[in-house]
Amino acid sequence: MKRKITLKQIARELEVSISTVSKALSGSKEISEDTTQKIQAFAKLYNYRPNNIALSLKNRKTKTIGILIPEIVHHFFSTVIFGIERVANKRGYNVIVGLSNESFTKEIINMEMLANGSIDGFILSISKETLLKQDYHHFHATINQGMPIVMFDRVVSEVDCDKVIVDDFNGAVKAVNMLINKGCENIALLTTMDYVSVGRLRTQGYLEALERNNIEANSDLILKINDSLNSADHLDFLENEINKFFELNPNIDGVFAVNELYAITAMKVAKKLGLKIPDDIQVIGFTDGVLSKHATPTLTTVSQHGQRIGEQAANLLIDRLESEDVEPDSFIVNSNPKSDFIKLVIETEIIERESTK
Amino acid sequence: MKRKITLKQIARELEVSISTVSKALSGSKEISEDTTQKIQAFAKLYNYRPNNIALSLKNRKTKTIGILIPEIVHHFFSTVIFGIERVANKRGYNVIVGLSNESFTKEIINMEMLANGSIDGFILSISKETLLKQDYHHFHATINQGMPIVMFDRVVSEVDCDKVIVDDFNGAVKAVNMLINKGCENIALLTTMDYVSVGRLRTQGYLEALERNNIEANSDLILKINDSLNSADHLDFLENEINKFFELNPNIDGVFAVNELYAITAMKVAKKLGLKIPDDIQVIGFTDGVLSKHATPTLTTVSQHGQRIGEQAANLLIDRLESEDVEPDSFIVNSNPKSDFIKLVIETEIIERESTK
DNA sequence: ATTCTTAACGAAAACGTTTTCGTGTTGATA
DNA sequence: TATCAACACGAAAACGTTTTCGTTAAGAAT
Repeated sequence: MKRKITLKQIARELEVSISTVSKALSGSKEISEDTTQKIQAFAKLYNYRPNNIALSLKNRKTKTIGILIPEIVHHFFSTVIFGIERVANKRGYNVIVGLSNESFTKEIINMEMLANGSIDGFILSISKETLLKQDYHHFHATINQGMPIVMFDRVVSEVDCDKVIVDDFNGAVKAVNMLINKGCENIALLTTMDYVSVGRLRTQGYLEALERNNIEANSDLILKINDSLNSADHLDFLENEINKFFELNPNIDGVFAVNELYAITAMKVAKKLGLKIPDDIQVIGFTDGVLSKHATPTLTTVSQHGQRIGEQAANLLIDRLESEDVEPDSFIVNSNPKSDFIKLVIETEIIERESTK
Repeated sequence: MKRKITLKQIARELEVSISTVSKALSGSKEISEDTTQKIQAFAKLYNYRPNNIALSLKNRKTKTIGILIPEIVHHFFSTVIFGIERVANKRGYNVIVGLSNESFTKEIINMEMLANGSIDGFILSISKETLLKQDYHHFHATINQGMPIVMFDRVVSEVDCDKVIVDDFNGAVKAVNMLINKGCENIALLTTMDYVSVGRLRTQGYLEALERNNIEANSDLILKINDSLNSADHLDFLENEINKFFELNPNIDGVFAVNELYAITAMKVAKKLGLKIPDDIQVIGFTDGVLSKHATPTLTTVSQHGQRIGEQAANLLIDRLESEDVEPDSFIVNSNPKSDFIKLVIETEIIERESTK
C-alpha cells in the first residue's frame, strides 16, 4: 500500500525544490527542458495527482456544490440531482448531497455542516417544516456569508437568490383546459394542504382554467388531502378519502391531481367503482414519474422536466460562482442588487397517454 | 457580506496568538479562565466555526465518503443512498455522490476525481459496462492507495474489499417456492442477460427451486431479455417480447421476474390476453419499489431492503476508516489478509400482495 | 573590467488549523 | 539569595499546494 505521492517527495527524490517541481509539472517555461522532462516523467511514473484538499485550501474554493433536498427516494428529486450532477461534472464540479427529510432542524444542521468550507454554493429545495414555520434565517445567514444559493421547486419570495421553478400555475391551467376540451364537465381537483406552495399554485391554476372557460368552481369537487402522515397508513387513508369523495360526487367525469400518487389512486378507486377510464372519467396527474408510465391505463400527466431544472440550477450557480472571481468585491456600484437575481421558469409539458381521450 | 471569521482574525482582534485562541476554544486548561472566557465569547458573537478544509488538510481525513452508483433515478439506488446518508450523518460524515451512468470511463473518471483527497473511502456498485469488460484495475488502484472500498449489490469476487449483497439466490428460491406452493405448475422466468451478476444469481435460484421440487426446468419457459437499449424503445420491445412469449406458452400459470418492470409488464400483457391475476396466472417480482406498491393488482415481490444495505455498507466503511486510526500501519502480522474483508448478505423478504393467491 | 540581462532555480509566504515545544513571569521553597 | 515549579502564553511546524520574489551564475553588452 503506497500512499499518494506529493510534491515534496518528488522534490526530495529528484533533489530539486518543491517550487521547481510544481512549476515543471505545470509546464512553466521558467524551468529548463531537461529538468521539466525528468520531473514530468517521474511524476507520471508514480501517478502523481495534486491533492484536492490542499488546492481547495489554497484557492479558497472547493469546486464542489452542495445539494440539500427534502428526500431522495422520490422520482422528481432524483431526476433533479441527475441534472445537477450532469452539468456539475461537465463543468468540473462535484456534488455533495444532504437530506433534510422535510425537517427544519436537519435542514439547518446540514447547512451548517456544509457551509464551513466544504462547498462553494448551495442548490436546495425547502423542507415542508421550514415552509410551515416560515423561518428562513439560515438561508439569510449563509447568503450573508457570501455563499450563493440557488433554490428550486419549493422556493420562497422572502429569500433573495437565484431560483428555478416549475410553471405550476400554467401547468395546471393547461391540464384542466385539456380536460375541458375533451368534454369533461365536472372536473374534480385532488390536492394537498395549502402551505406547500406548489400545491397552492396548482390549485390556483385549476381555478383559473375553470374561470377562463366560464365554469363555476364547485367546492364540493375539491378534495384537500392531509399529507402529514407517512407512507404505510397514508395509502389506505388516501384510498378511503378518494372513495368517499367519488361516491359523494358521482357526476365527476374528470380528475386533475396535483401529483402522481393521487392520480393513480384515483384511477384505482374509479376502476373499483366500475368506471371506465377514459370513457367514464378522464384523469390527468402532475409529475412524469415511473408510476405514470407504467400504470394501467397509462397516465396522462404534466411533466416538470426535473432534469432540466437541475441542469439550469447548476448552471446558474456555477455561473455565479465563476463570475465572482472576476469582481473580487464588486467594483461596480450596484444600483439595484435585487434585480441581479434570476428566476427561471421551466415550462411544463403535457404528456398524453391512455387516461384521457 | 462578512466572510467567515478565522482564528487569525480573532487573535489579531483580541491581541493574543493564534495558538491561544485555538486552545481557548477547545477548552484547554493551559489558558487562563479570563482569556478563555473572553475568547469564547468573542467567537460565539462572531459565530466562529472551524474551516473544514483546513481541518481535512491537517488531519489527512475529510470525514466524507464517496458514493459511486450507475444511476440515481432508480428506486433501489436512491433507497441505498438514503440508508448511507442516514448513518453517515449520524456518525459525522458527509456523502458526495458520483454517477457512472453504467459507463466504464465515467466510473474511472469519477473515481480519480474523488480519490485525490476529497474523500476517505468509497461505497460503490459496479457499472454494467465494467462488468462486461471485466476490467477492475481502477478498483485495485484506489485500494492500493490505501483508500477503502465497500461494494454493494453489483460486486465481483476479483476485488478484495468489504461487500454488502442481497441474497439474490435465496430470494429467487423463496419466490419460486412460493409459486409452487400456491399451485403453479408451469412457472416462467423473465430475466436479463447473464453478465449482470444479480440476474444470473436470480436465475440460478429459479432453477434451484424447481430442482428441489422435482420439477424439470423447461428452457421454453425462460425468457432472457436484452436490456441494452434504453427506456423509450425498451418499453415497447419488452411488451412485444413478453407477448410473443406468452402466446407461445399458453400453459404458463406463474411468473417470476427478476425485476419490477418485467413483472408489471408481464401483468399488463397477461391482462390484455384476458388472463386473470392471480387466478389464471400468478406473478412475483424482485425489488420492492414504487411500481409494486401501486400497480393493479399490487405486486407480490421480493424486497431487497435497500435502506438496510446502505446502512450496513456505511457502517462497514466507517468502522474500517476509524479502526485504521488505531493501527497506523498495522502492527499485527497479518496472517491472512483476505479473511479480513467482510461480506454481508442481506436477507430478502417476500412481500405478499394481490398478484399471488 | 564593469555592468546588465537572462536563464534556472530556491526560499518563503499564504490558505486555516492543531499541537509540540519553548519562554518569560510569578510566587514559593531551600 | 538562588533555585524551582507552575502558570499563561507564543513561536513554529505540519498538512500539500501555488506563486511571488529573490538569488546565483553565466554570458552579453558597454
